[in-house]
Amino acid sequence: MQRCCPPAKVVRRDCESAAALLKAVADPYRLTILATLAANDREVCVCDFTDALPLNQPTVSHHLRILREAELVTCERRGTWVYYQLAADAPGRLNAALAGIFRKKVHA
Amino acid sequence: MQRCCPPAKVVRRDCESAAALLKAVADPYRLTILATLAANDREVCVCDFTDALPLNQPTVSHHLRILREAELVTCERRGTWVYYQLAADAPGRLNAALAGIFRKKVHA
DNA sequence: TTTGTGTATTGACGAACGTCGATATGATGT
DNA sequence: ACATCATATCGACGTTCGTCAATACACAAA
Repeated sequence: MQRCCPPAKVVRRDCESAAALLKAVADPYRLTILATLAANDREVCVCDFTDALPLNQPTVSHHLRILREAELVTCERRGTWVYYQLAADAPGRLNAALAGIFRKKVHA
Repeated sequence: MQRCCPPAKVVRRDCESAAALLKAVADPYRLTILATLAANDREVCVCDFTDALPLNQPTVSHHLRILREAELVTCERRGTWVYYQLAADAPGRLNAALAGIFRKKVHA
């Protein structure tokens, strides 16, 4: 029986951080939040999300926390309200994560 | 007490499919597989993955299935071996999913 | 200080996920 | 036919995830 093929070199790149970043956005409601922040192009009050999304307030807060910990959004409290904003480099970091995966090998 | 802000319009776009696509790639080993397919720029035998990844064969097969069902890779059996290839539109579909989220609203 | 309002955190629950051993499938060689 | 090898599927297990009720926290107004 012949060998299957010239053996391919499996990439040994660090995909952990890219996977973590992508996991943070791999949820429909978190994508909705990000899209809202991008579409409005300004900070958005948490109450707008709790009003519009079919989720209870703690769940909205949970999704916002995940985006915050991934540093895809920033937030600022003013009085009773908290305003979320898209991190300036959020689209760039996500694009870079994908680009890092799909870039073809630079042959020596 | 004043209102928090001019109410922001929460995006009502369909984020389900984008989230499903992103979820398919939000795993370090699946990213490694995709990066390997991209770097080699040709089909890769399953055995190369089972050899190189610190996973048992059924687990590798499981990850390949998820990528296959997301139509990010295609596969072809030749004899005993099965060869996986990056779907031509895989990077494009992922970039488009992100772009769909971050595009600013086109104001009427 | 007390009362009320908006947001965050905690704890619990079911569902989905990643992993693996066992087994099935599909193809090759004897 | 039978044995062998590569890959896929199945079933079970522990872990992580999304969700919510209850509660805590932060701030504002009275």
